[in-house]
Amino acid sequence: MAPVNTILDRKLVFHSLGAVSEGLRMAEATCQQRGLQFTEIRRSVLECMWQSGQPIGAYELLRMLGQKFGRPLSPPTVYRALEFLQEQGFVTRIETKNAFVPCAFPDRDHACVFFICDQCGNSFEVQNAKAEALFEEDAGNLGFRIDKRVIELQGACASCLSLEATGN
Amino acid sequence: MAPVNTILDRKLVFHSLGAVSEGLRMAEATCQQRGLQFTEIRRSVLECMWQSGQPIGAYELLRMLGQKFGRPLSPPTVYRALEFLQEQGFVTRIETKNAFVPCAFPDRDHACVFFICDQCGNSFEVQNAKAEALFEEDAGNLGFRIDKRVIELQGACASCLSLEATGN
DNA sequence: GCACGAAATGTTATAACGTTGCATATCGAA
DNA sequence: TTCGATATGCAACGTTATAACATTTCGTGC
Ligand SMILES: [Zn+2]
Ligand SMILES: [Zn+2]
Ligand SMILES: [Zn+2]
Ligand SMILES: [Zn+2]
Repeated sequence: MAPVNTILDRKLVFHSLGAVSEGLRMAEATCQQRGLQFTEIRRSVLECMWQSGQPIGAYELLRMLGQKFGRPLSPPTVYRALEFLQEQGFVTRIETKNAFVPCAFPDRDHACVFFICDQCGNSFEVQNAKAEALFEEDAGNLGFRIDKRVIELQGACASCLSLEATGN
Repeated sequence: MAPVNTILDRKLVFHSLGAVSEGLRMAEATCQQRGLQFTEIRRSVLECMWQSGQPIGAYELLRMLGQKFGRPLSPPTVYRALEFLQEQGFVTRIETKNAFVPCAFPDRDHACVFFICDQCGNSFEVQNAKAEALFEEDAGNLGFRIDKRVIELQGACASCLSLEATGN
């Protein structure tokens, strides 16, 4: 029990290619379960984001989808898909980059905590239940009701740091 | 000692009018100490922000300063002032609002933690050293070096909640 | 005071991001 | 198949932020 909780509380997920089909399947199943349409566009947007492995902007998605569909799409199309995916918890907006990433734990209610590398652009999602509790405590002292939490930690990732140390 | 640390770690500051002149004086003194120019524009931008009491956008600042100076200013003017004020730690950008607020603790190295009310727009800054330590621990596990921390908690503030409960 | 480099600001244009409003098409259930 | 609800197409516009280059102001040494 203890190790399980530890893993869940402090899980670490790389947005890697291996997770693409898994992420899509999960989203599709959830939509079916909720009676919502997992349309071609919505699927494609989510797929691009899983494949990318880093936060990706709306207009870059627009270009990628234009390629994929063989015709130009317009901004509202992408923004509407992103809105849907965010509402369903499949996608989180990265405020510091005006960009979007798939959520690594769409099945759990949590504060997404992102580590974002300024050099390679990769992002890593973590959960930290203890930190959530601390903020909830602050909120209690303020009489504040928290609806949404944005936690984005920027800096340099392990691989960029090691490159920096060795290769210069 | 213990109570003092407690206060500093979990201090709560309302961006109230009372702090305007204090905030400006402190910024001016710090600039002098660092051999930097606290120019009319920089001062005016910071003053508007302290007076506002809530996150304020660059283009709204632009309009306010246009009024104040009796001539239209251009975006780069305001953005350059904001950049300077951020570099000096006097101002923090609120990523979720594309807006800016004065930092409540410009003299301390810390992660600014903001509670932002969606209804009245007011923001409250807090420090939470324990949460900072937890994220640092996560970073250690990832081999990640944190350079910048963005923590923004959105929801409803105490006064808005009480209004909601009573007056409807 | 004057010369000079550094810092700050002025100015114009444009990039990047996001939304509104309305028309059309598609879906899902009666 | 009809009909309301949902999703998409499309054009225009609004907001936020930056690039590039000219000009002014500041601070220092002469
Ligand atoms: Zn998440
Ligand atoms: Zn990296
Ligand atoms: Zn602060
Ligand atoms: Zn409020």
